[in-house]
Amino acid sequence: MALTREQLIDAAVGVLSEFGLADLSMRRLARELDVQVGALYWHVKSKQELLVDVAARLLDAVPRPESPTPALAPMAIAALLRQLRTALITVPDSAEVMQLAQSMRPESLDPLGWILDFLRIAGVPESDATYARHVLVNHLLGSIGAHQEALALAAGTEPSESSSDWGDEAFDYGVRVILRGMALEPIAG
Amino acid sequence: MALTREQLIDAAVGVLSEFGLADLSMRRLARELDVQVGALYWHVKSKQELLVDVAARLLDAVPRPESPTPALAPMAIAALLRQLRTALITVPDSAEVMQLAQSMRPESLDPLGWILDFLRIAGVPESDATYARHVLVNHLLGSIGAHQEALALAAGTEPSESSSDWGDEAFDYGVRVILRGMALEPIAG
DNA sequence: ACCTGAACACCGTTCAAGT
DNA sequence: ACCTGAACACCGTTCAAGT
Repeated sequence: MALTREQLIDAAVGVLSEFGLADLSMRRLARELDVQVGALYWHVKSKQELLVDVAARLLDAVPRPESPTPALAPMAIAALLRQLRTALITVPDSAEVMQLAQSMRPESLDPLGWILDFLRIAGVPESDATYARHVLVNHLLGSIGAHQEALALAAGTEPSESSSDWGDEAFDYGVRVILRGMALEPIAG
Repeated sequence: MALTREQLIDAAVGVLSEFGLADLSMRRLARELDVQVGALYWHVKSKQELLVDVAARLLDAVPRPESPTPALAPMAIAALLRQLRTALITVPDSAEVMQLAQSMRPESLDPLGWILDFLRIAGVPESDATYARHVLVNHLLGSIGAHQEALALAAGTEPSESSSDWGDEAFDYGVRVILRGMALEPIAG
């Protein structure tokens, strides 16, 4: 039975999740799927295009939240960011993949657009909203990247378990700071 | 006359600045320096190690500022971030290289440590200071990365000149938001 | 429509051997 | 001390030709 694009994306997500971006090569995917390398290029135009689809797939785990009221919007933003972090934090190099996708085809990453929607609902002036979204997304991807690179280095050393909560705390601190700086105070801590 | 490590770093900075990370290969550097590839590995342990030195070299353009008074510290932080941005924004893929260096050998990036110093001077509680530094550095590198990827894509399209000021404005907005969120108000806008 | 086989033009790293 | 020559084990992409 013929290979499908979906199977190719699945395989790519699998290799990324288990082994990271360095091991995610077209040749390896071909081996995994029992086809020749060239076959993959009938289903995707390039490796980059495949990675954009991988990024979108990673965010499928995040369901669209109900539209919040203005008063609840700051909390909804914080909650959405937490969910995005949870979806990405366990996948090695996910921050890098997301960055690529965001620059190549941002419209394929719906959940990042919801942040913009919620900022508007919260009352952030239209002129600031896109900037504000960038600050939040930079923080999201930056923290994930730093956390994962720390893990990667720690893998060489002894596995000092404490590395997981450090990232959580740092991430939440940043979200609180940024929202406060926009004069958006989440109601619940 | 023998090749030196400094010459190797210089050549790497040159290729990065002119052609970007994708063209920065050990083999290309060897060609540029008129030696065989293997020769490079007498001067550096790996390409990664070389990139860490490249990152440090990029920050050499940023001089250590005078230690500010507490009242002036927020402004000093904002000024330092602007200088860092200026040093990196013209070098393609500099954000990626900095991220690597930061995870592999953060102590080689002195200017990023100064941010922490100034945050303490400004009165940020010791428990928050490292988190705060991360938020600012994530914003710095995130904005640079986004700006450069936008440029790289625009290179394929028509060169719509307006892309340069967009990044500036977005960056400054983010810095203001973050400092405000930490209750640090810069005195001058 | 979907895939194979084979090629093209590359990579980073290692290492015996040379000077 | 510093470098060459050559190899090892890879890459992404293209494309005529097959079914």
